[in-house]
Amino acid sequence: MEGSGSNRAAQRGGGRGRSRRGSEAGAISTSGAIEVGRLGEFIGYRLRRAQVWVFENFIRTLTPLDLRPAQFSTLLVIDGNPGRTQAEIAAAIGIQPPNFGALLDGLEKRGLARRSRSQSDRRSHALHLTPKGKALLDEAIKLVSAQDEQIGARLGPGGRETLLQLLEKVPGLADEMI
Amino acid sequence: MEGSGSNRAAQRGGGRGRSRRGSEAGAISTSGAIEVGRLGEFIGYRLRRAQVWVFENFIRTLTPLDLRPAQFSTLLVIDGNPGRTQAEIAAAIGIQPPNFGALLDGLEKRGLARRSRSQSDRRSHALHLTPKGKALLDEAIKLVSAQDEQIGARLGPGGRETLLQLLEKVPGLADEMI
DNA sequence: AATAATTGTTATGATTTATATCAATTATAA
DNA sequence: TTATAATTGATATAAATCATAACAATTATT
Repeated sequence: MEGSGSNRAAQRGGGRGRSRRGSEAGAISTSGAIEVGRLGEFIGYRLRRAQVWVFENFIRTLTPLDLRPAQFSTLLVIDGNPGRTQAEIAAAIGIQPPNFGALLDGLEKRGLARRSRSQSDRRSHALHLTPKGKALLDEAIKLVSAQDEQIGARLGPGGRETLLQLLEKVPGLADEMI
Repeated sequence: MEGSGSNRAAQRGGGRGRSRRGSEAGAISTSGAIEVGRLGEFIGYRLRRAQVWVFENFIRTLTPLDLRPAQFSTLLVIDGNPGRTQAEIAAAIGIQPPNFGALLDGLEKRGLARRSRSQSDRRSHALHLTPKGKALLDEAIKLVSAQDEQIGARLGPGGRETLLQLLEKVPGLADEMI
């Protein structure tokens, strides 16, 4: 998530009072809490607020391992699909090939993943995790799982399953994670 | 939502078959669908996928009116809080003051909103919508509401309410709607 | 053999988000 | 009052994310 939302923005205004609605010419909303109004009634708004919060949480969770979300996804998908090519892995997680190349450079320099030229098609690079990469991924999965459970606990009994079921009904291509 | 996800990524690979799991040295996932594996079990992953899709939909919905999501939010929040200052509105929707200035420049040039120096504090700019801005906002609300209802319809009976209730349990500062 | 398509790279652009600095103004302290 | 600090909004600029175009190497197709 980067690039969305924030945790700063320490409400500059402040103060009590009640604000008025409407947009009649010259109307004034005196000091008090800002009314986001109908915004809060849209699924998109609530969805975004929740997602931004979770993603920021996710970033903080992975920071100790020096992993960005896209790097985590890459390690996880390579681990589950060893030997697949760059283009395949990149498409699965929704990253453009040019950007994916740079991402892989970083993982390779850290000794977490490696590219090997396929002998059947010498244009493509087969991807694998190194033992070090697998170990780091396992560590990351522990942290992310713990965070995920904490969020699930907030949702009450059955809340997590209900949420996942509802989210599945909202379309979302399988290839647009990060 | 800008800046996340995509609708491109036309699966380059393709083909049938079944892939293997695991990361044993030298293991190979032969042609077939990529396994995102555990990724799909995380709330954050599903939440992000759904949110990215909804946000892209949102952007397309507002394109005919030449409005970006942040512009829509700004118009809506100004309308609900006429006369509030830039800093207050910016904080409410989670935009940095420097970036919010440029956004307002655009709205002012199009005659949708206006800044007026407050006489009580001549540093600050009170914000209002113009009649034209209010009219455009009403038009935008119609489009966005229709889109929101379509999404709600996918969730089945009571699904929309259940989803909103669950999302409220996930923290998300009130001031981070792009 | 000639042409077209694919893979991964390089270079580069657009967008979004964030930080640092500043002038104008207001608030606070001595 | 005067001196100092804080606030508002603007400007310039950086950083991160996401995307497109063009290219060499390789493979597929005609």
